[in-house]
Parts: sequence; C-alpha cells; structure tokens
Amino acid sequence: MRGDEREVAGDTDRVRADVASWPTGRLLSMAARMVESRFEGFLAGLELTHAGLICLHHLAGGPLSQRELAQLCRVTDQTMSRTIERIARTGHAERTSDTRDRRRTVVTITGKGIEALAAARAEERLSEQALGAVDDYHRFRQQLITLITVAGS
Amino acid sequence: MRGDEREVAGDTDRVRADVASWPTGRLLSMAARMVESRFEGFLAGLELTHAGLICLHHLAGGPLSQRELAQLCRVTDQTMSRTIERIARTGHAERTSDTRDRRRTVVTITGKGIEALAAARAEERLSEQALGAVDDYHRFRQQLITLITVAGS
DNA sequence: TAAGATTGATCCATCAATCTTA
DNA sequence: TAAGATTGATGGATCAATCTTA
Repeated sequence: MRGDEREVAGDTDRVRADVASWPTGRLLSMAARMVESRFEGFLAGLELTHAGLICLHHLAGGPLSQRELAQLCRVTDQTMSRTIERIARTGHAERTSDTRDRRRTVVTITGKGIEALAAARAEERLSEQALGAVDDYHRFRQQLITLITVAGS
Repeated sequence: MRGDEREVAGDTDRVRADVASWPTGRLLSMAARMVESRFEGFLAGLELTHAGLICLHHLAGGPLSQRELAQLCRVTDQTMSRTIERIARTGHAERTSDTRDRRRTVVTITGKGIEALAAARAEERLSEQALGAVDDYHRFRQQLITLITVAGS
C-alpha cells in the first residue's frame, strides 16, 4: 500500500528516508552493488568480472601463488581458487605448477590480461567521476580504507 | 591475524597500502563484508540472516506485498521471493494470499519476527560502536545514504 | 496483455571436507 | 602432520524465462 502513483514529487526524499534507518553494513553492501553494477557491463565486454579484475590488479606486479593472491585480495583460498579458474579459462592469466614445490600453483598474468587491466582502469576512472555526488570523495575513500585496515588486523 | 612472526611491525601499513589502490566499489564491498560478518554469528542464533533482518525491519510498519517489500529493500522481486521463503520457513513472517487480488502475496511479521528484530537492533547498536574507528561516523553514513539515493534515482 | 510471484542459471562469497604433495 | 589447492553445500544477489491471475 505504499508504492503507487502518488510519488509525483519528493521521490529522492522518500528513498533517503527508507534507507536512513538501515544498519551501516547494509548501506555499505547496497552502495557496493550500485557502484559495481555501473561497471559490470563494460567488464563483461572484456570477459572479466570484478573479482577477476582485482586479481589482475595484484598480478600486474609479478606472478604469485594462489594463497598469496588470496591474501592480497582479502578473500579465502576457496574463493580465489574459483576466481582463478575463471580468469584462466578466459585467458587473462595462466596457472603453472611450481617445480620446486608441487603443492604450489603459480599464477601469471597474460598479455590479454594486461590489456584488459589497462582498459578497465581507464574506464574505472571515468565511472568513478559519477561518484562526485559524494562531497569530499577523497576523504570518503580514506574512511573506507581505515575501516578495512583496522577491522582486519 | 595472519599468524607469521615476520610482521612484527607495520602490518597495518602494509594492508593499507594493498588496499589504497582498489576501486571504490571494491572498497565498499570489502567493508560491507567485514562489518556484516561481525554480526552474522549473532543473527544465526536467531535463525536470521542480514537479508531477512532488513525485511523484518520494513515489515515492522505493517504488512506488505512482496513487490513492495522488494522496492523498500532495494532488491529484485526474485531475490525477495527467496528471502521471504526463508523467513517464512523459520517462522519470522507469514505469507497469505490477497483475497481481493490473488496474484498478490501479503507478508506479515510474526511475534517471533518482532522479538528477533528487537534483539538484533539492540546488538546492532553495540556492534556498530566498533565502527568508531571511522572519524566522523555520522558523516560517513550520510555520504553512503547520498550515494545510494542519487545513484538510485 | 500485463502484473505478481516463482524457478533456473550464473556469479561472488563463505565454511567444511577432501586430495595431493612436503 | 601440515601446506596448498579443490570440491560440495549454502547464502545473497542478478537476469531470463515461466506460471497464474487480472
């Protein structure tokens, strides 16, 4: 009984009121979905996803084992295993067995991966300009980084 | 957290450096996971999840159709269908068919749902105190609300 | 035809259990 | 036994397709 044709004016205010009482965790996940979805279509054109992109980001500095990559991306080993499976399948990275310790799998970014990373970063810069609605965007990012840093250690 | 003895000092700085170059969407989803995971154990004791909790939050104001609930929670109808299935199964809400329009399903919070909501809100307040690491927490929340509001309209 | 809700397929993440190699 | 990686089950979200009722 609330969502009908009477939202002639004040729609933004109504949404704001709905959301203002949400727990902070919910606000964060909602915001994450909105920001990331703007970008997903573009990434799909590169055969990439957000999870794969952050891997390539870290792999740009050189090959890493799956566990090292998981720690840098701050996900579990299990999640990383599946993400790497995908970026290997699409040809953005390669898995090779470490000859000195055959338990380890070394992941290396490919030429296709490097190109996709560059393209994604360029687009990212553009799409984040839309976040200008947040006043003091730089500080907002710093607050997020602080939150992740202190809560994660 | 990462139980090695070589990170005697500077662990926090290292994590911060890792994360500082991430896209904002990734920072948001990471922060969301960290904040929400603190709370999940408690909710599990109530047989609830975050998705269910936000439903109960909106249902506290009175019964709603599934579509209305989806719009308030800002998820798709399909997601809401599955979330309601769960909170109905656990007895936190009930589904009844609207006799005047049998396409509609009316969702009502139960006594168990009301109790669980109250318990969760009390705990929520406590757990969010840990977010005090963010300077000007109030403004941080306002920025999130702005982001969701303007991007979603 | 359209509206409301459900089911199927996919993706990101988790934990628990397993498999291989050290 | 432990370390590194994988697989299975589950939860939260999406889109596409379907089913029922108006």
